[in-house]
Amino acid sequence: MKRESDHICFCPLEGVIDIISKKWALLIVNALGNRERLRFNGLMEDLGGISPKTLSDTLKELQAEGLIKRESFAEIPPRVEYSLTRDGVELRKAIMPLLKWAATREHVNKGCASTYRGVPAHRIKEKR
Amino acid sequence: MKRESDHICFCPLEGVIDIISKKWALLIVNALGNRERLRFNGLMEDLGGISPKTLSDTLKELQAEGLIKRESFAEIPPRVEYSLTRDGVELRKAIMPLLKWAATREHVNKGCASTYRGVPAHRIKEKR
DNA sequence: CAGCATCCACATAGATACTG
DNA sequence: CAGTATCTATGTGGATGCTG
Repeated sequence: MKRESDHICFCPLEGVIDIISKKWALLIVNALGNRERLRFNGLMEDLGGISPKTLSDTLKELQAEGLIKRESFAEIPPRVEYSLTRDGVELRKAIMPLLKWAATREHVNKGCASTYRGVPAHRIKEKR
Repeated sequence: MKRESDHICFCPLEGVIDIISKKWALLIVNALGNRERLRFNGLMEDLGGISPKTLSDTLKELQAEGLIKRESFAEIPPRVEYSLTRDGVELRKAIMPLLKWAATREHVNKGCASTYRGVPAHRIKEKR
């Protein structure tokens, strides 16, 4: 008994998967969503444990997708700032329900220490 | 200026990514959401081009995650039916906003022929 | 029919070292 | 500071053939 509301075209899913399947992509989008703008090393710290190569690669893809904006300042030392585009902000909103769903599942609280309470959409990183 | 509503713990993101990053996982969840229950080969057709190995692997993972249910009937020829669990249905709902977001992006209509209009949450597969 | 076994190809991501 | 260059490890998925 399906209704119109269920009739969503999943064609775009292919493209979406290309983006979200990248392990760090959503984390980056989120980090930028929290901080408004971040520099390369700022992202490195925020994400905890990402390699510069992976970060660089992912940033380029997100740029190509039009989800983040890169602003480079001709200074010494060089400064580059990343921020979400309007589309990026929309994506971040779109994944919230997914997050909430994930948060209702059992294996959630484990590992998410109270230390991190109040840290907006953080991510713990014990794995180092 | 962040408000409480933005303070979502992204810890679970790690787990979520493990699920959704699997290229076929969301497609399977969706297919089962559309059809209620499907058999192995039914899924093969619906998904268009997935290999039995990959389907088998993914189904097992989704089972392990408690997102789909597997029912085997001792008949000849053997019959096995897959369907979404409650959690699976919730996941499907949770990704809808993501889908809608994807659907608003430019490169959407391209490839999504009118032939498929009315096919609930389908996916085209030219690539064969 | 519903898979499993095997082998293979490719994409992603980490470590490390180095550069404009 | 903000990356790039390599090299490697792992995972994810496809092809093919076989089985209960």
